[in-house]
Amino acid sequence: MESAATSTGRAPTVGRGSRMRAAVLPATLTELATTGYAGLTVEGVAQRAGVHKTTIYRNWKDAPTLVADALTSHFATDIPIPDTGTVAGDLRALARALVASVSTPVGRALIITVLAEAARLPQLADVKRALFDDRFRRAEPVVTRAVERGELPAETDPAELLKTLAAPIYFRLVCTGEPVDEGTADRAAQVALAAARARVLPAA
Amino acid sequence: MESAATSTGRAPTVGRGSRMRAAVLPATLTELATTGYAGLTVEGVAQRAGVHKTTIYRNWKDAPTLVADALTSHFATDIPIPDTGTVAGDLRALARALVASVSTPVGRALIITVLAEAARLPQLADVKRALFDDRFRRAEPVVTRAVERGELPAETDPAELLKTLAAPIYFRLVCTGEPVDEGTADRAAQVALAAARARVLPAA
DNA sequence: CCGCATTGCAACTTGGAGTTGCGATAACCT
DNA sequence: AGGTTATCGCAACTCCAAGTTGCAATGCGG
Repeated sequence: MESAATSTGRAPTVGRGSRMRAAVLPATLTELATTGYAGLTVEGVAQRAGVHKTTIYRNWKDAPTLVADALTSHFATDIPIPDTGTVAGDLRALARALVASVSTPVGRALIITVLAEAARLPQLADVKRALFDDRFRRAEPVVTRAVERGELPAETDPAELLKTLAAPIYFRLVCTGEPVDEGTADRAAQVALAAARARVLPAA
Repeated sequence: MESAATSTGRAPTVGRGSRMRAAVLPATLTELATTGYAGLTVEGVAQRAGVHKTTIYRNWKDAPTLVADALTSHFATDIPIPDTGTVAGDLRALARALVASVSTPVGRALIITVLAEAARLPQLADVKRALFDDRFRRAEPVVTRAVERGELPAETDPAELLKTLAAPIYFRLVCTGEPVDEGTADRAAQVALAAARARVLPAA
């Protein structure tokens, strides 16, 4: 029993199941981006994927698990970590990459789905946590390098600086709903840099 | 024909309907704060309010409209606008008041509900927009006074500064899920102030 | 090319949303 | 106070999507 891996199990890379996944997960993302999570239907995903509803329920515990799996596969390719030689350049590149990832209609819809539904779907809360944890962990060298170069105060808290960088972008995305563009990114970078230099982002 | 006001109509302040509203709206907020929007049931709200399900459907178009109405009534008492004499003091007071409003379990649950469900419920999107528009509009004098006193550069954009102030708080609330306390508020105030003084928050 | 796991399919249960008709009742007006 | 009218309680109903189950068909791996 329990022959197939549901949700958390690693995906098979060969055989019939892999083709099934290769059809269902993109179909799920497309449905998410078009109808939104509210309008998403397992039936609809199945039809778009050219697969039967039952097959989906046999491979994923339920709809939230399916959506979490699809989103995880989408966020697998994360934003690149820059190394331009200066903090200003690195922070600007980071912010611009973040903005770019939420500037396409699909990318924007998917991140908003994660943030919105994480409040009630534990599976998406896990996706969200993994997403931010991973990004902050990977981006940390940008700050430590800057400190080593003497561009930033030694007591600067990397995580705090990165949060200050990301916060305005997500704030516009989630709270005010304003358009997010490169100007937003560049301003966020300048604000974060000014804050760090003013020594208001010290490690605890 | 259309005798009663549904949803957007102003609430009657006397008669049977007012007692009904006075029972249903708080019951809705309680249900929201305990079971969350996902687990919220019109049936459940009706029972908690000691009212019949049909009555709710006769007074509100549907569940989202009911929730929007309840949330609007909750956010009616907004955060106070300080006037301490200095920008530093005003910004700190603003940030602390904002933090306080999301520090109670109920307040936190309700604002998260608004932000999360606004992505798919137009009624809550309206609540969200009204909430932020109103707050930024009311808080603007804090910045204009600071500019008049010469504490901030004349080209400082009030809205931009206030967004910079609020962003880190909402970012923690929505994205990282970290606890939000007075330290968060004070740091947000310092960051916003440093940014304004570094002249990176100019009006367009 | 054969056995077994996986898929397709249809029919089913469950549960909440929202609706309707009717009898009961409380509010308002004279 | 008394009659009119709007509102509420109640029960029964439709609708729709979630998730389940038994069985037949089919494609994959050895």
